[in-house]
Amino acid sequence: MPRPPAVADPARLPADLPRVHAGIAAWFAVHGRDLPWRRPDAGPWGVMVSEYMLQQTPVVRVLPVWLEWMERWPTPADLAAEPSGEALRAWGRLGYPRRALRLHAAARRIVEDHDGAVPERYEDLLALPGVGAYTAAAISCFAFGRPETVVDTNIRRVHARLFTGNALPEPAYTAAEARLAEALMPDTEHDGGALANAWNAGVMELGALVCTARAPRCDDCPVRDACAWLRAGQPAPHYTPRGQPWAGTDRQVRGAFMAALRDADAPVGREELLRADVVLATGAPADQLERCLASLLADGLAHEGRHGVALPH
DNA sequence: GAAACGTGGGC
DNA sequence: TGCCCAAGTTT
Repeated sequence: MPRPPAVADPARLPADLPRVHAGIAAWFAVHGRDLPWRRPDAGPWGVMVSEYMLQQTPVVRVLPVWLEWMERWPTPADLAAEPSGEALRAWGRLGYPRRALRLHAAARRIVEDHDGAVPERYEDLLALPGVGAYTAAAISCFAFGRPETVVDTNIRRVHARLFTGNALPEPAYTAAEARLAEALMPDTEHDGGALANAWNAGVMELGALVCTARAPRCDDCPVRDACAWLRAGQPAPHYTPRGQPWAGTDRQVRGAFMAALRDADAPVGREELLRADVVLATGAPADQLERCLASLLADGLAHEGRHGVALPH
C-alpha cells in the first residue's frame, strides 16, 4: 500500500505563501483579541481549561466561567482535590457536561502521573481524557510554544477558502486537509516556536472574526488578494443535511436533569426529580425520562444514593 | 465512520 | 421561525 505524500502537492500552495504568513501575522498582532487565556500569566493550566471549555462553545459564554474556574482552582491539584460534582456544578450551562467530568479526571491524572504539571508533549496530552488531536496540539502550541499543527473548525474553513476555493470544508476531516495544514506551517526550527504559535493562532482568529461561516467580512481580510474562494467569485456552500432536531431528544431531557441537579444543594428523591419543573417542561414521556436518568447515572454525570440523586462525588 | 453529546444566539 | 453555528471527543 503506497504511503501518502508527506506534504501537500506544492503546486497547490500559493507562490506567495510567505506573504500570506506575514499578512496574517501582522493582522493578528493588531486585531487579535486580548483573551485572558492568551496572556502569559494564564499559564498552561489556564490554556488547558480554556481549550476544554471552548470545545463547541463560543468565547463569550466561556469567558465568565473560565474566570471563576481560575480563581477557584488555579492549579490542576486544586481541581483534583474536589469531588467531580463540584466541577459539574461550576461548569454551569456551558453544555456537554462530560467535558467537565473529563477535565476533572485529567487534573487528577496530571497530579498522579505528571507531578501536577500540565505535560508539554503532544503524545502525553493526547493520553488525557477529553483531549483529542485538536486540543493536544493547541495546548502544546499555545501553552508551550511547540510547533504543532493546530487544526480546528475555523482553520479548516480558512484553508478551504484561501487555498482550495470552497466556501466551507466538507463535514469529515480528510487526509488531504491534514497534509495541507502541515505544508502550510512556517519553518520554525530555530525561533523557539513563535512563528508556529502566531500562525496557528492567527489563522484561527481570522476564521473567528473575519472569515466567518456566514457573512464573511472579506473587505477586512488581510489576505483577500490571495484567496482562491474570492478569485472564484465566492461560490455558495452546499449544505449537507444536519443532525437530529432538538425538541424531544434525549439530549434535551438529559440537559434538563443536569440543570435540576446543579440547582439542588442536597440529593433529590427520584420521584421528586422526575417531577422537577425543568424536567416536566420537556414534555418527555415517562419511559424516556427513565432511560435518560439511567444514562446519566451510567455516564457518571449523576449519582444515586440512599437519599436520592445528586451530582457525583 | 456515523452518531451521540448541551446550550444559546444570530440572521 | 427555524436552521445554522460555536477552539471537538468518544464510542
